[in-house]
Amino acid sequence: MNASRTARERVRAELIKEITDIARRHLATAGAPGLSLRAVAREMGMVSSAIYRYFPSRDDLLTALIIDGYNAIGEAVERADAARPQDDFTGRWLAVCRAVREWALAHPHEYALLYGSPVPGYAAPQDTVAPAVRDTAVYGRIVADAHRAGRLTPPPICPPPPAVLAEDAEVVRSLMPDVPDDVVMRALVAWTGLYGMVSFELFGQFNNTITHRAELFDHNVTCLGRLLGLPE
Amino acid sequence: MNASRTARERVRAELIKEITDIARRHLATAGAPGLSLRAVAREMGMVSSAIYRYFPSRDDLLTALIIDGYNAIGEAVERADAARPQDDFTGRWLAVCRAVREWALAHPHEYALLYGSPVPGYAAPQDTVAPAVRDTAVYGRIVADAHRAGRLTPPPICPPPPAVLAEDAEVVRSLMPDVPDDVVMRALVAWTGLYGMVSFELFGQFNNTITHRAELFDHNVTCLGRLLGLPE
DNA sequence: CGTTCGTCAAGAGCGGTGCTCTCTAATAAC
DNA sequence: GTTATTAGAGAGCACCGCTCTTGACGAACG
Repeated sequence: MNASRTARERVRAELIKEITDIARRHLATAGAPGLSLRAVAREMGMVSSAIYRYFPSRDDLLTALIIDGYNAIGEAVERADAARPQDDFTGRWLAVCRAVREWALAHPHEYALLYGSPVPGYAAPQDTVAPAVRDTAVYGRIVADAHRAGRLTPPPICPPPPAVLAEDAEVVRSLMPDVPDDVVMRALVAWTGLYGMVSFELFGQFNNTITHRAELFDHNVTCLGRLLGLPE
Repeated sequence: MNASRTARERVRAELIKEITDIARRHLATAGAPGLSLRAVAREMGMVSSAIYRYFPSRDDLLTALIIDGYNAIGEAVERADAARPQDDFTGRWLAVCRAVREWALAHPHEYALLYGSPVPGYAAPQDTVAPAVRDTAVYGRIVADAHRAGRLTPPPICPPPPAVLAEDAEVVRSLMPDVPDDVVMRALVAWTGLYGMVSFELFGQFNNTITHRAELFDHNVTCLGRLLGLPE
């Protein structure tokens, strides 16, 4: 039977979940560099070497946390988007931007793990790329929906993108079908600007300078939305 | 005499410089987490404990590297700005943006130390704040110069900033005198957008997506310059 | 000139890390 | 019931930041 076989696999799956939960808690307090397999093992009442039955290396544990993190922020963004009427494109954009910022403020070390400096020896395996674009796909849908509805009126202030960028635009267009190259490029400006702002706030570049950070954030992503051509 | 006294201090200063040089080289290859006092000492032919005569802790060595890094990127930006005619505001903006990107690509780990995830236990001491704004001050001068020359025509697409942001604008205005609040806010959008783009490229968010990164960068910072109101 | 005092390198050592290896005990498969 | 697989335990390796003590050197002072 596979019922007995799954008996052992079930406890194994439970242990893996317990390990990642403890690791995530340690990550939240000590940050990624302070995450220690030995400390996790200690808290589980295990000896350190036993952990390696479940995660062959510290990097594998980090990978699990990274995938969970991308899914968590992706889900937060999806929820924020779904809570708005589909044709309120400006409201959806503002809502998903706020969702990113609020998730990042609530999970600063996890955000740093996803969008901060990469761990030098660490190479993200292929399993991380699918969850990594969950949030980005939401922006793409907003832009594509607005464009399809004819509500996207990008102000004529940007030069036309150079021809060589057409290939890159083609790749990005898989997330926002039928959107012209110029708008794809503007979407990239808005996308990088959004995360640039969150990272600056979280990584300390606003210290001693910006005090009303929520208001600045709202205002700036609104500007970026206008640059993108969102109405209102 | 203080000539003999400085004799000892001179060898001390030389050793400090040699330590930071080796440390910077290690940083460039292994990254900040891989920087080890013992490895630096080993390369100097010292025993590890001797290093602590010059840097009381690893964090102090990191602080020295951070200050050097801010000065290096600040100097690169200043040089790029000075190489352009003072009234070529758009050219100056593009030049300093490129200088930031090129410095970051040439010194990825140092850039990560300055603008990436903060080291969890580490609190930047006050000596780092003055060098940290060297590059930002250059952007401020460009915006202020363009505004004073009457060459700044921000497109009317952004809403007026909320009143509460006036205090923050006042602080930022020390870097760009006489510039109105609305333009200060646009400058913040451009500033965060610039570093957001560099960070995304360096930290791997463009992997499997963007191939023509220099062209995308130029195009995007040009868009940000237009949003700011730069001419052409 | 000789002594004293501050500075420096060296060594040993503490507690911590990731990771590997071997050994034993429990458990599933046949 | 025997065999094969798996989980945990323990010891150990090489590394880390950091501390403390010891001995040597050199500069300043009486």
